Amino acid sequence: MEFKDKKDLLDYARKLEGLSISEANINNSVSEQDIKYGKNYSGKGKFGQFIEENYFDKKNDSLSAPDFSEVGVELKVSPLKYLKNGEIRVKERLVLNIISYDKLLNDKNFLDSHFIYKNKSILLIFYFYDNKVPLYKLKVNLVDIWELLDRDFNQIKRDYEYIVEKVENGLAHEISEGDTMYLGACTKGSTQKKSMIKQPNSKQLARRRAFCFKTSYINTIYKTLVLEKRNRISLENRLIKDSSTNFENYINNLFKPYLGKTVHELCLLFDCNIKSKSVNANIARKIIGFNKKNKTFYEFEAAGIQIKTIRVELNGKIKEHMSFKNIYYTEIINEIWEDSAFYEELVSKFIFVIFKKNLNNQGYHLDHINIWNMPQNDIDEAKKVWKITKENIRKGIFDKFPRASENIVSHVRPKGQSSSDLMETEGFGLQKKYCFWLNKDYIKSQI
DNA sequence: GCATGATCATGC
DNA sequence: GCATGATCATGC
Repeated sequence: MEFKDKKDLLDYARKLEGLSISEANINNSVSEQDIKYGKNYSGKGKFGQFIEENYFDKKNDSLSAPDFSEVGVELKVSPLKYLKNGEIRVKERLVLNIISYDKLLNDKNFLDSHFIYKNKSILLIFYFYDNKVPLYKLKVNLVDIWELLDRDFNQIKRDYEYIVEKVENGLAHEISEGDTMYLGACTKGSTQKKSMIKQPNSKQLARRRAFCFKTSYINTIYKTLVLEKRNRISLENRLIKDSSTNFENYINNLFKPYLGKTVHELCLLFDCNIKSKSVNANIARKIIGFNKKNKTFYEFEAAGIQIKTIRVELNGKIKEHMSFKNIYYTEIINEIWEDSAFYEELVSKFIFVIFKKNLNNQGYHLDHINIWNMPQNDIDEAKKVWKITKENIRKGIFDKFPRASENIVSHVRPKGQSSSDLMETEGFGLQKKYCFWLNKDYIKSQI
């Protein structure tokens, strides 16, 4: 398998997040049979080898080039464990390339070093360690690319130069992992005489060592990447950074191939039920690539991006108002506006997916998309509706919410599975479910 | 023909 | 089982 660029590699690798290899490989060339009964992997690096061969379809090698040499990325897997208190920690140091004491002395310039050539971009696959479970069932938790030169550059450089200096002074046998801060030189192999190797500038034999990220450092990396995942989110930033396109272009490009197609055609393409009330929404989600495995759903949710579909009639009017989440009666009464569920939804970025009535007046087609967020003035206007609604719920008035004719932006209307679909209240028993809506005339004025 | 109330398919 | 994203249905 060859990758176009780092993003291409990361996109593919990220499909592993939350899954095991056997779960992730379902649509791949590797069958579960192959995985289960194939070659036996052994030794410390077995999960890394296993993933490299069975997910990335690469032969294991010990070449000096990075594993994904076409994009200059090295693959590393890192086991995680649970602490008693339920927190997650990286289980052990991350071992990088082996140190050749002789070559190191010709490799003193950190930036030009073999170490940087090999490790400047590392595809990190964090998984939950469990020695009682076969490799194909181990769950991957987090996947990301760590750019060594963008992070902690100065400290890593100091650590590297410290190790070089020790070797230069003929003191390789005195090196200890504790000498350095982030980058360590950890031992490889036993202390037995036969596994000791020669060093330049000294007659003393020294233990074989490899560069590693010390356990504390790889733990910090893990924590950093978990936080970034939570903020990944900055889907927008990531897209700009990764593919030098902006969010709007990115989304537009996703939809471009389908513009002009009828709902009927799209249903066939995406295997959607045309009778479903949310058929247009279902199509839109599939165009964007949402499915059970694809984590873009996470990114959209975390970034607060909402996808809403709109049907436009031949006369340009919009068919229906736009609904939001159910109102939770026991919660809204204690909310303040800026922290309220409705406010949070309104300050989202919206992708409006606009379907237009076909010219023959039969059915709709996907016309265009529009990325929108609500102007502050209109958010202030919606606040009035929210405030009245909240007061009514507090007082127990459940049959007189703001109507579409009473506010230019928003109103409140029922939303349940039926009129006997009820929700609990604070002191007024069970009541019919309602939600906030944006008025269709208001939407029309915005697109 | 629109405002409002009622309800549906889907996915987790 | 139920929230969600939405459309359907009807009465004025």
